[in-house]
Amino acid sequence: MLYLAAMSKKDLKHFLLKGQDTFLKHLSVDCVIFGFHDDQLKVLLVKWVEGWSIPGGFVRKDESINEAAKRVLKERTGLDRIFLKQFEAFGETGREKGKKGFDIPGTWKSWYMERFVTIGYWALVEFSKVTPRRDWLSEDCRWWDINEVPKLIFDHNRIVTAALEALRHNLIDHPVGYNLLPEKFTMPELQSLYETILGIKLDRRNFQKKMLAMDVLVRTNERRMGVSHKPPYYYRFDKKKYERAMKNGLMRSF
Amino acid sequence: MLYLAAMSKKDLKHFLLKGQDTFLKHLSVDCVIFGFHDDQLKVLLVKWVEGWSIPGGFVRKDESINEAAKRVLKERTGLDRIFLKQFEAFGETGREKGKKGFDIPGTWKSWYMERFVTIGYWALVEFSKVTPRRDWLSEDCRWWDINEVPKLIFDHNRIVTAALEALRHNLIDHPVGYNLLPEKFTMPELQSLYETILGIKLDRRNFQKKMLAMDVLVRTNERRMGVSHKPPYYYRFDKKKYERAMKNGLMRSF
DNA sequence: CCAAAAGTGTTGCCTTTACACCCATGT
DNA sequence: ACATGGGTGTAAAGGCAACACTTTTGG
Repeated sequence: MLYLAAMSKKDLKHFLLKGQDTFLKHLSVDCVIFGFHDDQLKVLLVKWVEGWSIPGGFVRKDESINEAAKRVLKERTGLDRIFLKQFEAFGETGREKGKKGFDIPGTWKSWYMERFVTIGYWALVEFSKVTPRRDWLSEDCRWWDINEVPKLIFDHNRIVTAALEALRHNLIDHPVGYNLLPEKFTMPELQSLYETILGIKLDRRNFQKKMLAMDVLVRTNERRMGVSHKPPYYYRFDKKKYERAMKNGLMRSF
Repeated sequence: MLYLAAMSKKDLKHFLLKGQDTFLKHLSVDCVIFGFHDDQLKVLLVKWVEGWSIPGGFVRKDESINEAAKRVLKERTGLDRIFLKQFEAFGETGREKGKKGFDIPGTWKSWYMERFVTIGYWALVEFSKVTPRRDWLSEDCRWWDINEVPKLIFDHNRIVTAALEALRHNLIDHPVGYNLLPEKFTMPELQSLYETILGIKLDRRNFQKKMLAMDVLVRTNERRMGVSHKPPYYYRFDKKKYERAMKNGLMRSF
């Protein structure tokens, strides 16, 4: 919700009073950023004085909403070219319950204090490549296990839930993993990712068959050694085939 | 895009100059309203001086975006309680190419002339229950065959395409028809609806089995008479079961 | 040699598809 | 009677789930 990254304190007042010259009023973007680590699905959250929230920002007058979302992601994760998908706009009237202003004279009727409709995005990022970035205004920025997300400000808990829902639905007919896993990964790792997102256990052997049938994976000759059992092969995604599958989906019955 | 229904000419200037006191700036809702008639999928379009568009409107400061969309639908179709679903927000910077102001002094820098992000909805309505309503500003309002939609203003052609896509996708795991067909309908009619939306032919017998397996239909004792062949039964939706199926979806593999 | 877990294959069920046969109506 | 299109059934095919067996490592 807040576009306040990399802003100096003296700029804040200007932002509150003049922000509507730069940004579209009443409109924000919020990103539910998913990562995968230690067999756990994670979301990146930011802490403000008011509490934890999902990272978000405002839409500049000269950028599209998608560009705004990309910018927010870049600011928070340092990552470019990540997988990003719009999933829902949230526009209830009372959605920002508890919103607080800043203790700066003349700013209590700032554009920032007005009602906002936010456009929700979910993003998939490679956990290890991200260094969560707080800024001077936010107190903290870190990963949270999806099952341990705290009470968030406004309607952000609902947004996270809806994003997870959207991600799961996407998973049904689109391959997932390109953006969540390192370049090389083993089949058990990929399976763990799927199980974590879907929240169910899958059969090891059938999973492998289904994945290979999707025709988006390439098996390398390398294997993960150092484990006291038969070493698994490393796989990587075939970018071309992966993207084709992402586009077309894997349409089912009818 | 335009919330100008039922507005008198002298109100127009006030709307252009003071509309931002009532509505959220930069934000609109647009509805792709689908109907079904003569074995054809139809969309409701509105004609302005600038050309044809999908019906839309602005968001009042005291209403949610969903309420705004419902209001627009009510204004255009007279219908309440219709099936309405948000599917995508459109926020490219140049999306309103060709937007024209009104020939009223002092209104050329109206809030209305600024950039808008629009939230797209699709709706299903029962064709026969709708009386398309034009107002004094719009020149016309009528149904168009989905395959014969003319060049629309702004990016509305893209919005229609995306809406159809969303409707088709929805069709895959949700029953459709409750809002598109009259209360009683025959199986061939329902099939025709599905074929029209999906744009493919389906096997008559397998379609019937699949539909009945969904467990949302009830067969009545009545049959459509007056045709020179075996008369088909009338069916109706079981509201409770239908809504359960809509909610849960008919989740598939994994 | 054993435990652990990965790779590969097979079986059977269940869903989907393709198609045949009969039925009821208007002309 | 016949043309037309609806209602019902059934057999083949294909996809998916359940499960067995083999393989390869570290200890």
